[in-house]
Amino acid sequence: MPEYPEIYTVVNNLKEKLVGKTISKIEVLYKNVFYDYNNEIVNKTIKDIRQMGKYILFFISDNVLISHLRMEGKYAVKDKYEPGKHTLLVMHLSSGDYVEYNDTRKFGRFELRTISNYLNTLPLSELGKTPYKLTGKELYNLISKRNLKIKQALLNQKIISGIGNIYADEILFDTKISPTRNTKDITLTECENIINSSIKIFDKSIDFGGTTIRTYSSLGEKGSNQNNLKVHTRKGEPCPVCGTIIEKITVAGRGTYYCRNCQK
DNA sequence: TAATCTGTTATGTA
DNA sequence: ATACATAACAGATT
Repeated sequence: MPEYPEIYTVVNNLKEKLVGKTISKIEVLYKNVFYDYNNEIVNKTIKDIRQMGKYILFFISDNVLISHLRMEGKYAVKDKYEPGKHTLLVMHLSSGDYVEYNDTRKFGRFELRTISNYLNTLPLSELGKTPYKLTGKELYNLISKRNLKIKQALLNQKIISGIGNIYADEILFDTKISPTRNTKDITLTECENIINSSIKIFDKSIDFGGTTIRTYSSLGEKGSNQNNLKVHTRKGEPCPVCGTIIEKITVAGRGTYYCRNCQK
């Protein structure tokens, strides 16, 4: 599911429901989902929930519980205890409700850090800035001497965080850049355009509750930004700008949609 | 039915 | 430094 707009939506929803509540018990139903689990965060209060790139951070007492949804992770907050087939973890709250972490593909992960070390240990220590914080000039400096395809650079969370396969395609279409262009050939102006487009596209998606292509939902609420996508998932359809048929190719091992006429 | 695809990331090899 | 394959896994699609 999750790129920046989807995580933003999930964090907002979780915040409303969970901040101020106390965790009374944590059940790890699938061991690998939370490899370094210990009871440090039991009987502690959730002080805040924040986002860093595609990560969700629960601030619990002096600890930071880091959650990544990977492909299909989903949260549900329920007033009944009813874990399902794909429930990998359940947080029991002293208020009487239950936070389920559901993930059919079991790719999502939880990691526990402390307030004092979470920013200087993996996975957050190497995380790049989001488009909201990164300037075009900074992006240019990060990529212009490297030998990468531009799409690959946008998917690299160490360079810029929050962009995944859907939005990479949309941003490159909006900036008229071919996904296979080498980063050495991307100009400063194009970097500035990439940042501006990223913000514009993220903001719009957030307004629509995120993009639901397969299974994404935020606490059960699906988004509708898929209706705003210009090229991603639109193979065989006419380009909304020039009418050329949208093509699907593989770049960096990922399905990539683009208009060969508009994007150079 | 079987092969192939999927919104992510980490890891190992060349 | 980068490319490429693979692994983690389940279900939908072809």
